Amino acid sequence: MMPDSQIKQATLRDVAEMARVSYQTVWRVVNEHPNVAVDTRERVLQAVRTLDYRPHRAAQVLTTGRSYILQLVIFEYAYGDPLPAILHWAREFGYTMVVTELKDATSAESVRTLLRETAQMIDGLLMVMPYPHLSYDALAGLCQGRPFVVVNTELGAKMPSVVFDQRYGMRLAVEHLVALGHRRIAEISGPLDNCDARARHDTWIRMAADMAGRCEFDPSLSVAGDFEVGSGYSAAQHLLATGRSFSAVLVGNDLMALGAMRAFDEAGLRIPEDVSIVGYDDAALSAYLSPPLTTVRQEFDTLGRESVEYLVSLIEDRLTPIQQRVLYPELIVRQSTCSRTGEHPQTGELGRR
Amino acid sequence: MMPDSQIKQATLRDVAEMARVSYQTVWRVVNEHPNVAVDTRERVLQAVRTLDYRPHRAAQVLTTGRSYILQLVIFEYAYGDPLPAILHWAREFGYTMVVTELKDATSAESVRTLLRETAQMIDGLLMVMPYPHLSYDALAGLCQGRPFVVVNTELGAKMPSVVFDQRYGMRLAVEHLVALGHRRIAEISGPLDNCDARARHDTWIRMAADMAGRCEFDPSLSVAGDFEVGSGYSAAQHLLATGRSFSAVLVGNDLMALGAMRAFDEAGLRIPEDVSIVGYDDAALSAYLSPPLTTVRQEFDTLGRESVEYLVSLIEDRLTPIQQRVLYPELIVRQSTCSRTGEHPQTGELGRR
DNA sequence: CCCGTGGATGTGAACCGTCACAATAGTACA
DNA sequence: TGTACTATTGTGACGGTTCACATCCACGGG
Repeated sequence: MMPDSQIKQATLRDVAEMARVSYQTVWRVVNEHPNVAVDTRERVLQAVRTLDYRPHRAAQVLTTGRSYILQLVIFEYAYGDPLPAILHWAREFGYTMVVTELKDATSAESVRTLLRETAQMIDGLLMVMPYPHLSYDALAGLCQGRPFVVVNTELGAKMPSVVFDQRYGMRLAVEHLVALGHRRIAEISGPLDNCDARARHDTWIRMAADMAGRCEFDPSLSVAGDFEVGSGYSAAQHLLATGRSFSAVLVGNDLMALGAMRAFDEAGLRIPEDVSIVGYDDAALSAYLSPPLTTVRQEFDTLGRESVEYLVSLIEDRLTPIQQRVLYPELIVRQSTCSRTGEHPQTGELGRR
Repeated sequence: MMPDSQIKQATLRDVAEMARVSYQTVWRVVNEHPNVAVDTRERVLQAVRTLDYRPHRAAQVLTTGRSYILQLVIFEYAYGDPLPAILHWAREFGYTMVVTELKDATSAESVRTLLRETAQMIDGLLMVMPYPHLSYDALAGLCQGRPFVVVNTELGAKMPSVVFDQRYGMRLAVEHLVALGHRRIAEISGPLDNCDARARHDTWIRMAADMAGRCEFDPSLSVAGDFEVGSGYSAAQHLLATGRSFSAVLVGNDLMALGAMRAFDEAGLRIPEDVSIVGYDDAALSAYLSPPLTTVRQEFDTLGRESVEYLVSLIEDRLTPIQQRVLYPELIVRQSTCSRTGEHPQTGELGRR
């Protein structure tokens, strides 16, 4: 059994009674308004302490319309990455965070359902929705005019958003491989309806076209995974099964890179001598893989801070313009990439079933 | 600029006016009470739809005292693991979740601060606090009599809680290694003020004592990490630096196991031939390490479901008894462990700096 | 002595649902 | 025709905070 089931919270009026003043005076003291006599203030504060008075948030929300609660909407993939940073910065800015997961981010209906539940309670929304199926107006409608910031959407999208420049990140990765002499480069991308994955994929194709001769894009050496370890593993196996040769792989994130490394390892290929691998994200574990993974770092802490900061400024100051804040990733070179020596046994000979 | 800044939400009274009935009738329709004439009901529902009426949650909280919001308090370590499951099940049970991180879980003061902010808004708390410094009464006091469930605390703790039996899990791991013939077993534990880490560590010591002769506990081969990859790496290096021989390592979680594997790899030791490794958790990536990691699986989805289910039953039905629900982990044997052949080069010869 | 000024404090209404109770209409049955 | 009862609908107060406004008092200047 629970003990003394509900402890009755003291109210403004309770404190007023105890301090022998009106509730308004108590309110003034609590909200630090001027024009309260020092001895009255003391008496009130005393009462506040003994009764352990705290303003009732729900009542405050009801009258002021402000809850200091934000809602984070995340799509299942995007999990671990930006969440800790967002949580941390929300707290730092004085907000608490409701976290909701969205199963089907592509349908406006599921978003609507999600918002129904909490809508009147929250001051603004942060949406990690890498599936840009909803226009600004659609989102604004769903959010009932509440401020929102989209995290990780298309570069150039006309909405309040904070994004990494995926084209830039991919360029770093490709240039790195090309500089090492790699020509036949395979790709294990994320799901192509994910805008990040798409942007990187498209960038890779465009770069290959632009650098014709120095490297090439082979459609049969481009597989899409789902950002999970297992899909990296099977994608790598699939690449090997094609029998086509490649000396390096661009992988959509570090988790899939880990899976791919395992597959190559099982196939007897050495990394980086036989296959160079570039990951994406720079997860905590990437520095400790064997070999440590060359990857494109996305600074999720910055992403979290920028997103929250932007959202809060939209909430508190209506003058903030709609804009897209762009962050730039960084290439972290470790030991999973090396120059293509050409004399090593390459995939294509070994990889044949 | 944000567009038409705030969209005015329709209230019960607005709907009533439109449907030409009293707000009470609207309320009855919305809350599906009987005794409303069919045509009235239709008229009201029509008005509800055209005005897109939704009850104001804050007002509901104010009058009913129920918010259908739960608060999750997590200590930084315990991150990724139980969170997705808890989120999912909370939603499943009709609750939304406020997620708050706690920097210093050992001080009652920091908990109090955290709760102040949201206290009157939430129906109950879920605390992932593997630092059992607070008694049931202390916690109940902090929670102001609101129901709470502790996730991952000490086995046998007298509070509403859901835990894995860490002793059982560790026993599985140790028995596995002993059955494979390992005698000198090293340990990379989690931080020993963490009750999970502590329970496993203590179990290991007790088992070694009980099985005297068949395996042994060597204090200098027991290092505490912090559950992060990097600490597994340096702990493994430390083990090697002792110059003492060991043929297997019990690691506090899979992430540290990954770090340790890297360290052994760098030192030229093969896994499992030279060192067998047992992890803990069965993280998503563990099956894809090279070699795939033998580990003790904790079913976090079950943990999440049980925790939320328990909390909800405490909230909705005051008769639920205070109890501890115990879940049992499971040994997953993969390829990072093998029988000790004795003829292989063991650590101690190779490991010397 | 009166008025203006400003500090100190109090009153009433509003926010939006909820709930206990009141009121009205309508039917059934004696 | 009246009573009992039900189905349907309405009224009033309340929850705890906020805010605009009202009141009271004292003090200084004229």
